[in-house]
Amino acid sequence: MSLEYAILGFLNYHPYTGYDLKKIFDSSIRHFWPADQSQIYRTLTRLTEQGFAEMEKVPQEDRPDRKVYSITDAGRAELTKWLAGPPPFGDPRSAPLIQVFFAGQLPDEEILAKFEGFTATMRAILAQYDQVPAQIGPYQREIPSPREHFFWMLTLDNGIRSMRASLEWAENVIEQIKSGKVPQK
Amino acid sequence: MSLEYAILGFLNYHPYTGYDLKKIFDSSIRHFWPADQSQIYRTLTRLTEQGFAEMEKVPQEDRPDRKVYSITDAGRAELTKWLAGPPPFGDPRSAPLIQVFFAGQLPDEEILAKFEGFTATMRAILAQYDQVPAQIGPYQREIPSPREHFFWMLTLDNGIRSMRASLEWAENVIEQIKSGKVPQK
DNA sequence: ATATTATATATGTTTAATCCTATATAAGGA
DNA sequence: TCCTTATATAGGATTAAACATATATAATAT
Repeated sequence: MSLEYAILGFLNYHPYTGYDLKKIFDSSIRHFWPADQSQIYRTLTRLTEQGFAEMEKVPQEDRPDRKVYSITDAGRAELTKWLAGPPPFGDPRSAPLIQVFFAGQLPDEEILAKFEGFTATMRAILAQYDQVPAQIGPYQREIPSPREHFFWMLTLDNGIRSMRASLEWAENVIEQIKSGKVPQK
Repeated sequence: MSLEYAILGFLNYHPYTGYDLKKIFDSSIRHFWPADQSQIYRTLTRLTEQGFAEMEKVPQEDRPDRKVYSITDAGRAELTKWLAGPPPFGDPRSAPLIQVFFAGQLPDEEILAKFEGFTATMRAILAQYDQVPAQIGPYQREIPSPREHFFWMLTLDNGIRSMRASLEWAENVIEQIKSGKVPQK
């Protein structure tokens, strides 16, 4: 399970609580691996049971005790094995492509509107991506080293390039529609 | 749920059995929406309960009776509403990008090997995509009209462009690694 | 004065997807 | 002869993810 490795990856920087991790996820890898709060807590429990993480209770007044998780040697070994291992390419499910596949069942004007909806959504996502570097600055509190920052930016670059490619595709489709290249039934 | 709409989309061409649909999925939309046999059968049952499909038993000797499903008017309305509706963009989970995000935790030689693994896998997928049109020919038995074929090819084009963009990204990363642009800790 | 946000964890439920096995027979290949 | 493939459907079990709610208090904003 990928979430396990993502959590181990962060714990390998520094010990964190589930609450910390949720915030870190939301400000970093959410774009390609969002995680639910409950899922993070349950995964931390599982990692501890498997011996890949250890938990230390830090008592607090007023609030629930913090449960700070650290990576173990076994956890580090497991993480390194996975990181160096084969690329975990899986099926990249895309619901929008289902709409495209069956779009011929719509009249031509609606098809055009559909693809214009695609481009609008994609441009909005690209605009968001463009703001990410400004939001996090050259360094971020939790991920401070230039080396880590470099790889973070690589994931962003991948997102931007993929989205641009899809946007160009959709724009090309729009041109084809407008120039009457869509076959009739 | 997207699978429901994919099945309705095919039933809107022609009535099919679950067995037919499994074969059709595997030869067409599997690249962006794979479906398990058991899932297809269960979804057909659900669509029938919801009134979006009807089932007709066709008795056979020697083999289990064929259960042929047809789309209903309500199903057609539901499908059209979804097709014309908002683009169902969701979170595009990518496990390989988790490896990239934490790749700084590996030594530089292993990082290079990792990205070379990425490009090899991507090139293999692209080689597969390139063969799809030859496999299915200009027309295919189940999806025979040029209009449907056109949109099928659009989904393929999207897959090829996205994969090429990611491949170019990975090649660019390899160059950066080789020219010593990866910051040290 | 009231409502929201931040801190912190826990658990119940549901959905979607995957994996696996079962049933039954015919035809074709090793 | 035996094994695999094709035809056809069914359902149990498990996992991953999403959704929802609960507990408890302090600080801040409206």
